Amino acid sequence: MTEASEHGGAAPERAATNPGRDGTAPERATAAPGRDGAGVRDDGTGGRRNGAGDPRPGAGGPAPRVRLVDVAREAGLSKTTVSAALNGTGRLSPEIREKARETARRMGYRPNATARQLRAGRARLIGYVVGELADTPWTFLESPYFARLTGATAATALARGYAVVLLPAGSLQSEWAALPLDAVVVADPVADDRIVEDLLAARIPVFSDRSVEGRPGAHWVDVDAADAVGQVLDHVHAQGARRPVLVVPDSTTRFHREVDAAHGAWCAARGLPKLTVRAAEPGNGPVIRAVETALGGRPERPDALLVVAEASPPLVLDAARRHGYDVPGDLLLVCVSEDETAVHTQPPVTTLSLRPDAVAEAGIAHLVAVLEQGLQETGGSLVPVRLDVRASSVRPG
Amino acid sequence: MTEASEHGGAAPERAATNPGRDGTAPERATAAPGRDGAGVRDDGTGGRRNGAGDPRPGAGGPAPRVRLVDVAREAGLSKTTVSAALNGTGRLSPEIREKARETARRMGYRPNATARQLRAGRARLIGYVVGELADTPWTFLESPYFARLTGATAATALARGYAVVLLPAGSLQSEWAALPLDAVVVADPVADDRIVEDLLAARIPVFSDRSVEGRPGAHWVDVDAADAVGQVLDHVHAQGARRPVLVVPDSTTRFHREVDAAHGAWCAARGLPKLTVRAAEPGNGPVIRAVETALGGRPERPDALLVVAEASPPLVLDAARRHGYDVPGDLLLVCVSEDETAVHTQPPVTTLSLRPDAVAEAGIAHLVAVLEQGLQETGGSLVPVRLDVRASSVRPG
DNA sequence: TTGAAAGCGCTAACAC
DNA sequence: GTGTTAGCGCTTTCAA
Repeated sequence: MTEASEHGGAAPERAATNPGRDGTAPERATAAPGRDGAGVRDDGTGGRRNGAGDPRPGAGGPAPRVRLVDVAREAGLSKTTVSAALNGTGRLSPEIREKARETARRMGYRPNATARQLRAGRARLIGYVVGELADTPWTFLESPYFARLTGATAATALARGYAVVLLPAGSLQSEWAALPLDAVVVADPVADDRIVEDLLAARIPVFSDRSVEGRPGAHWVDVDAADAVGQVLDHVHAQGARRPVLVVPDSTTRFHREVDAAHGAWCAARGLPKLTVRAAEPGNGPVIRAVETALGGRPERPDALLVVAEASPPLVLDAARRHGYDVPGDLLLVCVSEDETAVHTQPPVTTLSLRPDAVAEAGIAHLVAVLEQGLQETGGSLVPVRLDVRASSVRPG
Repeated sequence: MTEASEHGGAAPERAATNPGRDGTAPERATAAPGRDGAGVRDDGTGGRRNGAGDPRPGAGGPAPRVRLVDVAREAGLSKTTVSAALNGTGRLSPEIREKARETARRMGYRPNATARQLRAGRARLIGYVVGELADTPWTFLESPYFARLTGATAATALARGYAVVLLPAGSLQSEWAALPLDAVVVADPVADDRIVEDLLAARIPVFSDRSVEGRPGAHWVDVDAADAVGQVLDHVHAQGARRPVLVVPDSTTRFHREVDAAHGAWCAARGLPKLTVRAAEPGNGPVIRAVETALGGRPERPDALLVVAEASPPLVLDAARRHGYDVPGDLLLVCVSEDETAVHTQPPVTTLSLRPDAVAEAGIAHLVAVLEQGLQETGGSLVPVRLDVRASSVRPG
């Protein structure tokens, strides 16, 4: 009965110091009804149903968790000593340290993460939101790009000691206010999404793409869209294409606006026609329809098709065939995609990877620097893309 | 100076009660150096760099967060009153309540989630692990089934007030021990994965598929594999198929073992040959190769192909065509898949959905019941599948 | 109706 | 080298 509930109830006027030596302390710590003294005590919410010394087999509910103080009592040591022993801090004799560890192991002690977090002032928790398609939340995971970005973000963060929680697109304060988030990653925010504003207003650091540039507290990593367009167009141009057509979703995403601008600049610089077909929205259906528009019914047929939208490479290839094209004989094909099926088609499809893994790594590295080194400037970085050339874009012969 | 640091330092022997009326309390609460009294105090880790009444503009680091006590002081009320006002608890006069709320709003107060969690004894945090493919963690998100399952789990949980954190497959205790997890969802655990044992040993409730059945603390929801096989085989049988061949990954997953058993039973009952081809592992490459094995070089060609493995429907369709089949003329095709591309092929591919959304909903509902109503029995439930019949499996004419 | 204080479980500063 | 205790920010009981 050295430690428990010495502060609890009984004599409010009693001196609060040196409780262990206070001979008048009521002797109820280990007696029934458990640690719950007769005096000042919470209801069950915050309190413990059952004292460690009072298993009370009949009483429902799971056995209470072993706390640091339980280990200390069992080992005949103080909380401090046990804490130091388990955390490897402080200067303790090896025997004491081993004894504390052994007792903890034997009792199945696991530190309370929440208490540690409160103590540390941080929860090492990062929110992760995809802002796109707020009306159909969660579908983003079905896009290979976002699937990889999500996985890479979680993996990289965890390697740095941060856990990632998934948040729904277009979520209100109420959704995440109850979470102790150290920061939030907002992938591909749409222009009118409130979430970035809400987070910044709540003083939560935001990591996103370049569209948040300039706002205090917002940091960014982005894909180099101009580099992407340049690499793709240069590649098919080198293969002899003179009428490349781009299929781009008609979205407000920053990336696609930059793609459009870079495309225009590239065509102007070479005196080639700027051929673009816009898909009404992302998704296989609209993009495939746009592909068919791009390939069919033109006086002059295109000689290269560049799909800058998530679409299934085999579906694009089939569409081209239905329109009478031989790939790569009549038509060079490049898809901006992370979709692994591109490798398995015949011919395999050339893809441009937006490097979600690299984006995630750069983003988390930046985030950790901000959170841990107190890095202030809201700078950002541009991640290069990678072109994986396969048979679909290499002119035969 | 009513509240702050009354316990701190000064006179250890002094009575701890009625501090507000203790005229001898040191007058330093609002004076420099902030709330940091001269007495007992932590270092910066747990402490606050800057007192609320001491902005100290030059001092680096972000402004300290507004705490409940800051609002209380500003409004001239007690912590209790402000807390009750903001939470809508207690019996307060409307004016006081409004005043507290107004002050909190004006000061930008946001409650500290970690402190609330500590108080509440739960963090409302659920871990989410996919056990499959421990050697290549995170790739699961690229499978449409797991992508949907993950999204649906996060969405359903959040609707119930729980957040979901992503955990890597095959993770050690060290990865999640620092997180205050109320429970963990383990999707598709492999037989030899340690994680379920570790979690149960740590007394964290586990929600998984039926393979955890019977272990105390483990709860399950599963797909009805027999129903799945029955629906698919009955369907193609009704369309006239007499030599259906199944492509199944050679995995240790419970689902696939059950599929195999149900397939055998179905064939035996009808006196039809049990034709199975095993893919060496999951993934488009191996599965497509297995499909080609199934379709090519047999004396008698199959008249239906049932792909019970995540594979891209357009790729499967292309493989059938390369082997000279007309779908659905010579070959009925059904894929077990959540892949949306099945709708966009020509002909569209019949799919069997394993209903990840329904699995997630059932799982989270069960989980919430266990966590909140203290439901004890480690029961489970079986989720039915859904066959979406499209042209690829309907015999023409 | 309002407020004081206990205490959730942990860490670390400080006293011994 | 070990122990005592304050306190992270919050909720809630109990007293006034």
